Amino acid sequence: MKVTINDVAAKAGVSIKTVSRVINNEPSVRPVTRKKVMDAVEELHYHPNLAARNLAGTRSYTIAFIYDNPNAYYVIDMQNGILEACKARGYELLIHPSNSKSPDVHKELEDLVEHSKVAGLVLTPPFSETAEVIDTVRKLGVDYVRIVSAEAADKDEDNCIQVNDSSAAYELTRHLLDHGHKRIGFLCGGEEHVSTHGRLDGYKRALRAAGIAAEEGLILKGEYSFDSGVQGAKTLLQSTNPPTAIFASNDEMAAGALFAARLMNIDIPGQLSIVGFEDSPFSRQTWPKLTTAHQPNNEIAKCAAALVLSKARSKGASESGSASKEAGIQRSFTPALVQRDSSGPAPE
Amino acid sequence: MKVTINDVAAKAGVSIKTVSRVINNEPSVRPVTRKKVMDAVEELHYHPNLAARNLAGTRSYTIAFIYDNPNAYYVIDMQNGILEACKARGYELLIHPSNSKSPDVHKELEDLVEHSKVAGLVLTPPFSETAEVIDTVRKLGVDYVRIVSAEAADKDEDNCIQVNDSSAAYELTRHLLDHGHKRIGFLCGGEEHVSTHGRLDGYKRALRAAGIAAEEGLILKGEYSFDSGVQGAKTLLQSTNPPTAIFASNDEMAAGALFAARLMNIDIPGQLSIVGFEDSPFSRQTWPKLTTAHQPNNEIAKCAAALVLSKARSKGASESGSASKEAGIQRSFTPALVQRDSSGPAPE
DNA sequence: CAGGAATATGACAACGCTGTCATCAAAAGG
DNA sequence: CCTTTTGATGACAGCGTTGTCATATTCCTG
Repeated sequence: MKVTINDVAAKAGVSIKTVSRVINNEPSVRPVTRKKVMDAVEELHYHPNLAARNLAGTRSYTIAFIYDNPNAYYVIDMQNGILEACKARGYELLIHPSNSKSPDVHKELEDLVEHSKVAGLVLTPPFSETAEVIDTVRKLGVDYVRIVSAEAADKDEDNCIQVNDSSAAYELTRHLLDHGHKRIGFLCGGEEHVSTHGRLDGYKRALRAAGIAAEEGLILKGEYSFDSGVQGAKTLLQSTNPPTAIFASNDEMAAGALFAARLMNIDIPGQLSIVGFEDSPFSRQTWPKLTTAHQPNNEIAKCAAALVLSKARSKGASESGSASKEAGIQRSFTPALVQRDSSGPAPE
Repeated sequence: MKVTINDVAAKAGVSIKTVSRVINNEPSVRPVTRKKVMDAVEELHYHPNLAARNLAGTRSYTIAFIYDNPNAYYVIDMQNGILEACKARGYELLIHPSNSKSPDVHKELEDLVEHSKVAGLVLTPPFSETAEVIDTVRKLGVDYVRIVSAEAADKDEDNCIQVNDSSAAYELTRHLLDHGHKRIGFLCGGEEHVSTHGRLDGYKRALRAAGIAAEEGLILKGEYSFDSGVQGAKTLLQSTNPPTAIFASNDEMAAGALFAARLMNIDIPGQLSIVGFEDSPFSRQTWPKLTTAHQPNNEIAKCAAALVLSKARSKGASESGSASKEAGIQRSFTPALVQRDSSGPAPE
């Protein structure tokens, strides 16, 4: 019923060791032999048994996905991307939700690596941006990839998949400027997120490039939540000289801003333009639908996973040179403008 | 470094087989011996190696979570609940997102069971409510638990965790009736979901119990989406004799309804009450916040997982009697009313 | 208190794979 | 053409558990 390496070996007329060599891409196998084995594998629909591999080998066929994020859409997208990458390479995924503020994180990570014997870690914010966490991971000597805002990659590019918040925010701001907006309000996300700073930076740069001075009164602190968006927009719109456009740091805040504007009977986008960030399903659940920047979380995660896996595999195998610069894996992403209905020309 | 069963055996002064017996709760171990072993396990912080167990034993220590649901919050909640249950019992979780409409589901399930050797399946809607899928699963002879609307459990209660949509909807409707509403609109979710029918049923029963005839014109077909909520509410509110309250079949629709009402300058809850269903984060991202029914997805999932695990374990072990009626696992849940700000007394 | 039935425990062979090391064949060198 | 080197292949021993079956111990019963 269940086909094992023995069956393949028998069918191919070689020893099980040779089959093992072939499926692990080890050198020293003649092309003819390799072909014979591959054919047998194909015919029998052979899949190596993960448990046996984990047990026998020194390397592991499991990676872990660590997250602590209230945004379920984000997590699911990431997870699916990682899952795809794992499936494609015959790896297993260990899902590990955790609390980044808990003092146990370090012990948890240690357990994960020592006891569960994982080959690599995919870290998302806030873990990926927490120096202590990264330190712990490094000390453990396990492969890892951090998904981070480009600003946070400092000196660790080899282990990072970067999201260029600043550039995307620049583009989004340009979009508003191009539509004639001169006074653009900016609602910041939480201070603790690196992305918050990147997005603000992009906004400021775009303004500067357009020869417009950033006005402190138009930049409001906040956090990545609906309520924060509502409050921020209210403050902005009730000021003596309100902006004609609002850049909310994520879609959820933008939805809040939209809501606040509606309450004040302000027409969107007629009297006020609003843009969000991320292109979460959220941005399609508002009315009008949000103009935003599309962050391809699924793709990002897929690359992150592919990267850890390539690290793990190169280490396990022939230690052949600089596999760290694995080709074909995109390392940097810039969310692109998605123009929908919440933004338009400045009034008058 | 890594502590194995041998270390425990040595420390306890018994054979590894005896240690195995203890950790697997097998009979025929003297209490004294059992204690000795337990102590050693404790002291050494021994955890059995999953890979070895999977390889050696006939039973498996992995269960799978199958889902196909656009609602990320739902999935994450479920997943976390299952994960907790697994961790508590030393099981592993295989995450399997899938497309319920794809013709490959059956093959996928087969693969999962045959090749990945999973011990059990946790099925959520729509899988849990699709006769063909359940058939396939049954034929495969693998343990499973379906999370379903109570109406869909027919004759399979042993393998179901039921969510009592009808009762919850009844309560929600009662809430509106108690506030003096006599004309209550109802926005249905998608026909294909069993929950849609349960919720409608609860609504109708409550009306009947209050001696109010259900008016066909107040019941609108739709689907579980924001847009559908917007459309439904518009239709209802623009009719010649609009209702004073709207029961939306889930929070997303309720958010849409809220939005539509706002557009029409209708005060919530002053002129119109709106209730949702599920208590997703969504219901707190609207303004005013939604009155809804709290569906404890995390808890539900935890119970579902606990149930499959108890099935799998009883089967593997001494086959001792009716473990199917495992005690202590809640089998039925009725979402409870959560009163927030979108509902109030009927106008006048 | 012998004799047999339970009960408790251990020795040892799997499980399916990888790692190590030995062997064998082909290519290279003199 | 023989020796050396290198490449290709296989035999075999684990990895940490569980399952099977044999053995040792305890408990009854007459």
